[in-house]
Amino acid sequence: MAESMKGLKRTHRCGELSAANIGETVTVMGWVQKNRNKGGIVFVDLRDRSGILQIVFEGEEKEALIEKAAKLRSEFVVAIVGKVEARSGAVNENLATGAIEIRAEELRVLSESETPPFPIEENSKTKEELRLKYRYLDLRRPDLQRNLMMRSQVATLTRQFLSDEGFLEIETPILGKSTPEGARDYLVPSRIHPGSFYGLPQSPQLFKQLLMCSGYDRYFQIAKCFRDEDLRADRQPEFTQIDIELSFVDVDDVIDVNERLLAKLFKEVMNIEVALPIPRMTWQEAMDRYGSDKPDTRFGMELVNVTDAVKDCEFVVFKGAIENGGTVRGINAKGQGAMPRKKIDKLVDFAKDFGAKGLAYIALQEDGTVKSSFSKFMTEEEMQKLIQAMKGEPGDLLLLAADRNKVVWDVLGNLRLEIARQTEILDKDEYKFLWVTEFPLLEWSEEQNRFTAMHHPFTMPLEEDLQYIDSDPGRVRAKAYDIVLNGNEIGGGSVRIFQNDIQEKMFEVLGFTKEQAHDQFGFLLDAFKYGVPPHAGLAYGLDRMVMLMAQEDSIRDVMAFPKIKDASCLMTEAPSAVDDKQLKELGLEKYTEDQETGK
RNA sequence: GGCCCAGUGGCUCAGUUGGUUAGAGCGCCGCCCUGUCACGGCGGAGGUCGAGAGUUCGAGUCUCUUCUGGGUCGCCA
Repeated sequence: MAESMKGLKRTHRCGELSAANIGETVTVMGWVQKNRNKGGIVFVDLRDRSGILQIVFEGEEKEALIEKAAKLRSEFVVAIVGKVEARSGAVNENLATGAIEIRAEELRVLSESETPPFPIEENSKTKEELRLKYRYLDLRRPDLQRNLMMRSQVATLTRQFLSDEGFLEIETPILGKSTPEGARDYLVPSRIHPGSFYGLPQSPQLFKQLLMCSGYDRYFQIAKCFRDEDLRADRQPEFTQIDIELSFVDVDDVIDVNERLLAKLFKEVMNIEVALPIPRMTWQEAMDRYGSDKPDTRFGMELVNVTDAVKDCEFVVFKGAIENGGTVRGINAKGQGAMPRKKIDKLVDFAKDFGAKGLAYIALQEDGTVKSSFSKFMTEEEMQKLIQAMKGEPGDLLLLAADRNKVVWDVLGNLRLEIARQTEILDKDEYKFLWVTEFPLLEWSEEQNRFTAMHHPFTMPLEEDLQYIDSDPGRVRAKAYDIVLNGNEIGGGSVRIFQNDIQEKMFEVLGFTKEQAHDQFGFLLDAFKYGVPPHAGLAYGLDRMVMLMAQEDSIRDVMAFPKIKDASCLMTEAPSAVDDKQLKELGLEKYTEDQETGK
């Protein structure tokens, strides 16, 4: 039944036609969005990725054509030759092409379609499970098409900008060496070396540093990266980075070029002016003011350290926390003083998810009375002092956490966001950028009972902090920076260590023996013996950045073929078992036997 | 691994304190309609309520188990 398109050539996309084309004979091809058969006249909405265009089938001696058009069903692929006309009926204001229509002279059904399992329409209400199983249909929907077109535009502009700035696009291997530091690697068994594995890159980090050693002083790559960790709305096992590295630079140079890149992207893609320079904040300030290393600066509700105000009170929770070296801090949820007890209890539960043992609150009523979970442990003056410290006014809700700093920050930082979400004060059309700088170099891992690199082991310490690296490693700050947008980390990077002695010292602090360091990173350490330029870089999470630009809540909505929560693909059903022959070639048959017998 | 949410015709949902043949809108199929564009009119098909077990005279509705999908904590140098 399918007809050939022989002799036809598409002249326009549907959405490319306008009143300027009136009178032209055009050939359009696409999918049938809707067929409205009025009897003697048939209207067909034709869709392609540019939009929707109305085709009208009507006229003397066109009975056969009209009859053929009447048989069109949703998602049939058709070619239409016809003349562009101004609409003789009403203009459709809701349609970009609503002032015109094509009067069909020829119709070819290039392919028919079964009724799709869900409607192909914008703002789909269909469950994601079904949409992902039929992703090729889901991707026909205008919103996903817009997202992927935007993503393409971001990639193209990035290439243009960086190329103009003298960056070279260089690819690095996907099959690499597994490195146990950091995220879990995806492993690929080697057929030629049975029992050995490649690791898929978590990022091109080491390769781009080697490229600096090789003199390619400005590099970028739009690179696929892989992490075998659990998924989230904004995390996929394979994702894309815009990876950048520069030689002979320090922090300000990296920030400068990246600010201009961001400004260009947001101007050209969204017509948003990013005021430069983007504000900067040290990690310490971010934690103290927002309880987060990626603060959402679209709103205030900043943390207040009230340790001094409560240090003499008898409330054991506060007292105990302070005695154990912790602090008491709070946030003031303006105007939330009337929040019902049930809702406050929910916030307490929420706080407990982030490690709080509890959450103290003071609800200041409009009538001047005070409801508090702990007033009986405080004198009247102590209470007033605390309320003043937090600038509490009638109608406010004060929430307080007392614990180790790390817990207090985490709890209040997340509580602040939760209250912002609940009170709907976040504006999706507002874009607030922030550089967070001077991250700690190291982070104590309770689990591993050692320091681990906060960013990665190749991050340069601040010169003035190097003196503490042995005596007080936790105090050392790094030349590391993140670019934060509306509370999301969209990129991060650092100045790298380029001196072998500092790099060796870093491995030592991280608990690597010389042998381990050389076994895993020997090629880098060797390279550093042969003249290495000072270098620094940054990598963006492209998916996350486009997600924010497209104002989507999930990274899956800006990826063509995403995976679901358990890292599988509902459409292809990957991952899947492979046959014994393949396993045998890889020297893996024993492994599967053990699996089957549950050993 | 933990916690939370959801699972009823193709899609989106409703389904009262467990009670006779499980409803709606959209979609689909047929007929009619020459200006519709959320087209309209008439008629029709289609589900045993994710699966299993249990409680009960009786379960979509209660209990347990399990499967599927989503969110989140841990994890993500």
